[in-house]
Amino acid sequence: MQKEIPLQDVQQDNEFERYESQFKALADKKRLHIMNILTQRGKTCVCDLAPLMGMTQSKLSYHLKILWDAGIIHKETKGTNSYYSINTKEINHLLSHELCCIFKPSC
Amino acid sequence: MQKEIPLQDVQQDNEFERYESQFKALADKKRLHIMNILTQRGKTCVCDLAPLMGMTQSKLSYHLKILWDAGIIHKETKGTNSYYSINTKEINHLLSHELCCIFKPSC
DNA sequence: CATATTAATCAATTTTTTTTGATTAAAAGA
DNA sequence: TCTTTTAATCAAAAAAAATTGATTAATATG
Repeated sequence: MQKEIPLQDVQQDNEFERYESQFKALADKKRLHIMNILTQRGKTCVCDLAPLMGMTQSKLSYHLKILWDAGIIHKETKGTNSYYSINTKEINHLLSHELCCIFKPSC
Repeated sequence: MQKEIPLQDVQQDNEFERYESQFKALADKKRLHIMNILTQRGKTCVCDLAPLMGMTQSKLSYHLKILWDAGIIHKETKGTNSYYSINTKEINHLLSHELCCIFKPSC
């Protein structure tokens, strides 16, 4: 027989899982640096980001995917280029106003 | 000869390192759960936390150390007991108001 | 159509983090 | 003093995340 798990606990578990993936995305110096560059430059092409970060394309794609999967950056593809930018709504929901100048545009 | 690194970059690097360790501390479902319990119960003894978390003492100590090293919880020892609580100041500095009900006391 | 450009993905390796069970240290109580 | 309680630490093993270089897929360009 299946053990009863209260609905509230399941919901909280899902909530924690989402925050876990978002904090995990931010829990890396390189990714914080990417966020900082996107904040300052706005929508930026991978091809421009790679030399700015001093990273190989493969490594950069890996880290961008983690940020994107967590929903804290946007992605837009035009031709063969991909452009990434901060998801301000999600960042506002997550981070304090004090962190705005590092991770949010327009402040 | 030593390569010149602009002071501003070094400062930003240190800042990123601090945020990295704080986000890393929050980037785990079990630790988010600990934070949530501390938020609801206030100052709590390890001996009470272990059964609430369903965790062995050793494992719990490991996770508490990560939160404490990141400066987001306080620690107080009385006799053989250790009590932990949320560092509200740091959490306020880090997280949005929306996250208050999960990770900040008194809301 | 053939070639070049851009970025995502893959598999193998390396590095980091987490878990586990045992040991240690400090304080409290008999 | 001897024993018990509590929590931190340690070393070994397991699990997860990051790095690397190569391959693939899609689009653009000559």
